[in-house]
Amino acid sequence: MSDRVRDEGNSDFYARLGVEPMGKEGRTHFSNELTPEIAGKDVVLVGWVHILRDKGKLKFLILRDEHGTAQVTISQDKVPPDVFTVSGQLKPESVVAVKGRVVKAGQVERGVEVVPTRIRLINTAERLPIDVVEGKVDIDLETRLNNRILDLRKPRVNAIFHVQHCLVKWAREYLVKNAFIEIHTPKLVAEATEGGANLFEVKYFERKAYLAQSPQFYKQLMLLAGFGRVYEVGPVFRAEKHNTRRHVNEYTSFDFEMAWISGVEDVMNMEERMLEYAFKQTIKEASAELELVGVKLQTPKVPFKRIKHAEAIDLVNETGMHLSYEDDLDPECERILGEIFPEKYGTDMVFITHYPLGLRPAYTMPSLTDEGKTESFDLTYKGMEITTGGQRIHLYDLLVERFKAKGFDPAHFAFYLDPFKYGAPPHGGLGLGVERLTMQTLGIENVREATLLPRDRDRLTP
RNA sequence: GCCCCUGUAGUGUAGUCCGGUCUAGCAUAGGCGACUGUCACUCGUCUAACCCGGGUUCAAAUCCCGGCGGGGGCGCCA
Repeated sequence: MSDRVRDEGNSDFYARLGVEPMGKEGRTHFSNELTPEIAGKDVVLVGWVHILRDKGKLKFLILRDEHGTAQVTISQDKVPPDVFTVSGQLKPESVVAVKGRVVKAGQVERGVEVVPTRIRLINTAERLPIDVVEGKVDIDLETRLNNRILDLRKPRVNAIFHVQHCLVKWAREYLVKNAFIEIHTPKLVAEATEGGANLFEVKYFERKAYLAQSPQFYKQLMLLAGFGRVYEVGPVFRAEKHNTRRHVNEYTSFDFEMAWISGVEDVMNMEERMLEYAFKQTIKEASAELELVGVKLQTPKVPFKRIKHAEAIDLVNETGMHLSYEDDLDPECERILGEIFPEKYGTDMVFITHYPLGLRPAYTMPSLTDEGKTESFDLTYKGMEITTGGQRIHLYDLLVERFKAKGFDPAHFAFYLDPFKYGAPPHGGLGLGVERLTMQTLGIENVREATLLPRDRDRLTP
């Protein structure tokens, strides 16, 4: 077919394929703009055939666009014959442009329906590999992800990413209002930043390079470069062969870093106020999407509860676990704490602070008040870690000492360490997992559902 | 790296333990037909599947062996 199209030029390929170009008669209204107030008006709707309830001489076409659905009612004795004919040929997910009059209709939820004077088929759709209409059969996540583009058309799935957009947008705006500037750091790097997570190796001409596991070093260096407050929202890569509902191999990290802080408390203050603002604005702006997903979102109260790592260990041990103060809080502990926090503190947003030195990266500021601990924190939300942050070491000698203590050769990190010789400001910051924030906010079970196009253990497409 | 589970129509499942009644059931999707107020429309009808290879057996979706595929968990982390 494509060869024929080429060979015969552009004269008439729309007609030959049985479709029409968009033309000049474009959309005048979105589905959600159809209200009883505009009854009597002529409109053009453009979108997909969501459902066609064909009752013979009477057909109900549910048209879906970016903002919802609207009913087009095609009654044989009220529409032109050609409109009636075309309507009978529509398939699920056909693309159509419907011109017609808005008519009040008490039977319809929206209060109005459209009586068409013209229906143009803009594009055809083959039999669907998965249903776009939800609620008929449960589809495995695997199958959904294999057909992710169609899957994302489902209003409920689409709404997840509208909410994500809002959360990020308003968090960003909060930072911008607080004198942060957005930076863009390299994703191709020469060395690991934290040792822990494995790196993806890539060919860099005649050398090896890696995909960045975090913008950590660069955002710190930008403070040393004289930008007082910076943030970046970008991809990070983890070459871990994990296969869990909380992990993917590429995710979006929302990072910020701020100079001239008195201590880690300044970073936590910034984050809690940023999230408070982002939640508040999202609840306002994405109310329709939140309702679609079925989530009644509350703005978390500031200040968030803070407890020390050692206290968290105590709380977990009270439930019968046997952890030492040097142990990390594994997913089971996080789950337990996720149940304890709401009962005990009436909140599901809790900072866990003062992690032991052994559990934190080399650049983390040791604590003066708590021997062997760090000026660091995690933010847990509904029993899952969504942020890691802390005060960073700005003193060159101490930084080198800590790198050595972690078993890193400072010579390999000269590009990072050397600038600290020349007057680095005290600073701190954090990294927030955008998809994890989304999944916890919306009560989603698997982070892949909160990831547009997930990259996991064996998924590289779509 | 370690551990557990699992492959049946486009999709989701029943059947597998205890081989025959499976000519493989159901739902949804799809084709065709009927229906002028549906709203996951309804009704009728048709199409469509046992991951691959080998073995055991009179007989294999079912048992055994090998291969391939899929899902989840742990460690690590956001």
